[in-house]
Amino acid sequence: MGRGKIEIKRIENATNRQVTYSKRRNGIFKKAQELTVLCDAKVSLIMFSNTGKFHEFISNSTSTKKMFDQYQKTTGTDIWATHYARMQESLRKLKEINNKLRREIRQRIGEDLEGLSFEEMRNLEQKMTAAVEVVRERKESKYEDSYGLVDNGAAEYESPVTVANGATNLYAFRLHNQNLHHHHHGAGSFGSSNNLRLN
Amino acid sequence: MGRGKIEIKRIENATNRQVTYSKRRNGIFKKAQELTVLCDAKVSLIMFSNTGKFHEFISNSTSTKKMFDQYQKTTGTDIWATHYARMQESLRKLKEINNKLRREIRQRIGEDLEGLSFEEMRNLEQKMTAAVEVVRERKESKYEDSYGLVDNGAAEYESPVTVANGATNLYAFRLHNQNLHHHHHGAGSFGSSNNLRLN
DNA sequence: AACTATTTATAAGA
DNA sequence: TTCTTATAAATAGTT
Repeated sequence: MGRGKIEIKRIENATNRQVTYSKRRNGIFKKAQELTVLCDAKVSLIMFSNTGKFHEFISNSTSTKKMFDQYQKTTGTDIWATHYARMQESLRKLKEINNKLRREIRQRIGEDLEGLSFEEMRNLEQKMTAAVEVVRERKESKYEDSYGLVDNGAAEYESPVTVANGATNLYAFRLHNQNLHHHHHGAGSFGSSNNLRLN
Repeated sequence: MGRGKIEIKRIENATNRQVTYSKRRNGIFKKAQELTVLCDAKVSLIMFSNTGKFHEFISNSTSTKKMFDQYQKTTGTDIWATHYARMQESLRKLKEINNKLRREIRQRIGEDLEGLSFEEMRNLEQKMTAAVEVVRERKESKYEDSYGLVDNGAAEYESPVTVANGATNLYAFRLHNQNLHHHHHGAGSFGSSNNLRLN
């Protein structure tokens, strides 16, 4: 549609190409605007010239972000949404575990005991008694190391592992978000018997 | 450009609107393709009809995701980037707190004591002893409640709060990501003296 | 979905 | 760039 018909192929003359780009860009933007109004449609039109210059058209009834959100929802294309959802899920899990850890600690300092039955309390007491014993003996051992006292009573004690076995519930958390930029994988486990994985 | 000139305003007749949408959509797609080839440009064209039907054109030299990335870089619009960064930061903090909580628990079951000095161990032992005492007395109280025994020895005990005061460090975490979709605000504090906020 | 009279877009030139 | 204008292309109304 001009003084002569042209073939649709790359315009080699750079000036010509630039002029045509400018003219046709205006043309297509006008078309987009008309389509928006005539048909009550939403149009997002983004373009970069071969020299990297940026231009866009967006229907005034929407925004580029909205269009992309809608695009993703419609096409199921996984550009950000899944990353986003995975992070949300990771956050949720971490918070949940965080809460459980806090509750465990609160119980071990004598708070938040209301929900426990007598049996559970007895159990908790036993675990705590065993643990305090471990700490006491480690402390004594440390004392000897620090102050040069030597074996004055052959203090035998259970290994921490023995005591810890079945003594408590700990929460290990492993992130499965392999597509996130950070790849922390939790802090590992504390020994298989205590490793209660939450998923 | 047709049998008659039309005004650029919403076409009220739904059938007509749909037909025009279809025709003009093809027209604009063709224009986009021509622009792509003639001018070596990159074009992303996304549209939704008023009935929600989706159509898109994308230059074959690129992809919708690339275009959006480039769009963001060019315009500086970082609608997602901020969310993304906030979530990363939230995740990082939660993991950090999670690790501290775990370490606190491990120490309270008699593990992970290597890094502690004698003084720290003595402190830990005292805290644990006090706590186990609280639990023991709460347990006794529970026993009386459960099995109907009445006050056989006027068991007096410190309130949990008294014992807990200064007994331990707990970690409270408050998310500041007000723009995230979920608005959990941590689990609150455990009383001001124990509430060690991490930021 | 085709047709076609008209309007619109634009290639080339200034 | 912007304007001009001959011509190609798009499309509104019709079938």
